[in-house]
Amino acid sequence: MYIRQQNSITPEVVHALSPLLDLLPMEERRMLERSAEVVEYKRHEPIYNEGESPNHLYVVLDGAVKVYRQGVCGRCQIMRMLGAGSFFGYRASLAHEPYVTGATAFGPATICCVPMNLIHQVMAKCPSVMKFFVEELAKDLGVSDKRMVSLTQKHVRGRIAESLLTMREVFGLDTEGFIDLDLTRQELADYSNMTTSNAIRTISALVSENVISVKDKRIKLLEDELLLRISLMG
Amino acid sequence: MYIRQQNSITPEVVHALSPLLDLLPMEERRMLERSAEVVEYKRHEPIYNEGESPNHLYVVLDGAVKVYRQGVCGRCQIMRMLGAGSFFGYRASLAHEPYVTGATAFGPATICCVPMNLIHQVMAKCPSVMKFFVEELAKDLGVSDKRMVSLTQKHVRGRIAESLLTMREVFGLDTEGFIDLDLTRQELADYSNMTTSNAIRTISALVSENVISVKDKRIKLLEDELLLRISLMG
DNA sequence: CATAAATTATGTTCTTAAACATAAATTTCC
DNA sequence: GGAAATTTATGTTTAAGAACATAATTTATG
Repeated sequence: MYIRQQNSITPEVVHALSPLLDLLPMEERRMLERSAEVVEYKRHEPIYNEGESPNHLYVVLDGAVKVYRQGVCGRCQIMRMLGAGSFFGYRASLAHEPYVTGATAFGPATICCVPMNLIHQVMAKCPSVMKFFVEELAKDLGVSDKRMVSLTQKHVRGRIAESLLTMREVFGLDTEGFIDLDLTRQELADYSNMTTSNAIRTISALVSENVISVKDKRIKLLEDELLLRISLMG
Repeated sequence: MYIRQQNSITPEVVHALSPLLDLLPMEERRMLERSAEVVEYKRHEPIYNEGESPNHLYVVLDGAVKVYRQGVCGRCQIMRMLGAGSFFGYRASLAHEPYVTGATAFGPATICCVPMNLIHQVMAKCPSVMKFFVEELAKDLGVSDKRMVSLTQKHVRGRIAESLLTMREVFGLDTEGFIDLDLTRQELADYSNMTTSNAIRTISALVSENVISVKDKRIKLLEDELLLRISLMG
């Protein structure tokens, strides 16, 4: 973790924060811009940990982030994957409770941090900011409800298919048409609630069936509708 | 479903709505009280359905409510159980999307309904009301994150134990010390992500081990710490 | 009240996915 | 550069829980 010392507020930062900044009157806007920090995280570096007390709102500027929870016997469940532009880490603070999840950089990532006490402050002043968080939380809860049923009811194949479609949605494609994210089979397993072997096997099978293709740590989706069908069937 | 025609706003209604009403200036308070309706639902009667567009905020006045989602092949997953005083049905409206869940009365239930457009209106006027929903949503999302891992990682026994402890938390005890809720094994199964047979078998086992006892459709928890240990172990 | 439907109970079989094992290939890092 | 660790790959065994079957009991309903 390396905190950029100066010139934190580049145009990119302003752009990433714009969903919030655009809602603020000039004074608050300046305040928020001044206290925003940009931090570089290395691959697998934790951003915050389960049980800690939440002090920051985070925004992904570049790279990818996973939010996960340690379950039975330390088994990791990746709850969400976040790409550039995503806000995270604020829920626990808004609920006035410690983090129930941890967050880690997938690969090298650039993250913008804003102190939560400042967020609480501007929320109190600007109803539109509060509304922003109401909508974020309400949407996330809907996604969570759907995901709960997917993870508990779908079979391994269906869960992998759903994960792949979600990942493409979140991270988009690179220049060669692969999902723009490097992840290991283990991480795919942790996201899809299965063992690493099952993730490996299922990916291998889908490759040999020409439903997807793999190159290095990247995956390309070849048969969209088929994947969707696999995902829906369970 | 029977809408109480007059004298809707009894002291009980005011009390149930007080977490909201107490945040309002007199004018808005009167407005909300005037448009609140009290509805009686019969056992298993739907309150709202998956896919519908959300128009009301609901508050449980008396009885119990289940919020569920149809999954693969129509299999039902009960997402939440709600007792007296709980607010529900507002999330989808706040996210500007159709319901992803449905809600049904467990037994005969008295529910207070408030039009969501009115809620949006008072939210715009009273930041404290918005804050109320921010906190509700943020807490629910934390609960949801924890539950996700429980449902996916714990074994049948652990899931039943957790369900029982949660149900006691939510519904409390009747005069004889039983959890104050009548539910079928099927509903317990739908809540705990398992087949009905497995719920029946597990409950039978726990009864014969004197960890719980059963009378009619009610359950009493006899060995708290043991249940907690079973729940945590998975 | 009587019949139908739902619920509880329990036994048996079968399938999915976990657990375990081993090895090759790749990556990390001193 | 080379040892250690991680990741990918694949085969085998095992166990948890679903699926199926049957029946007794309770509850709902015309």
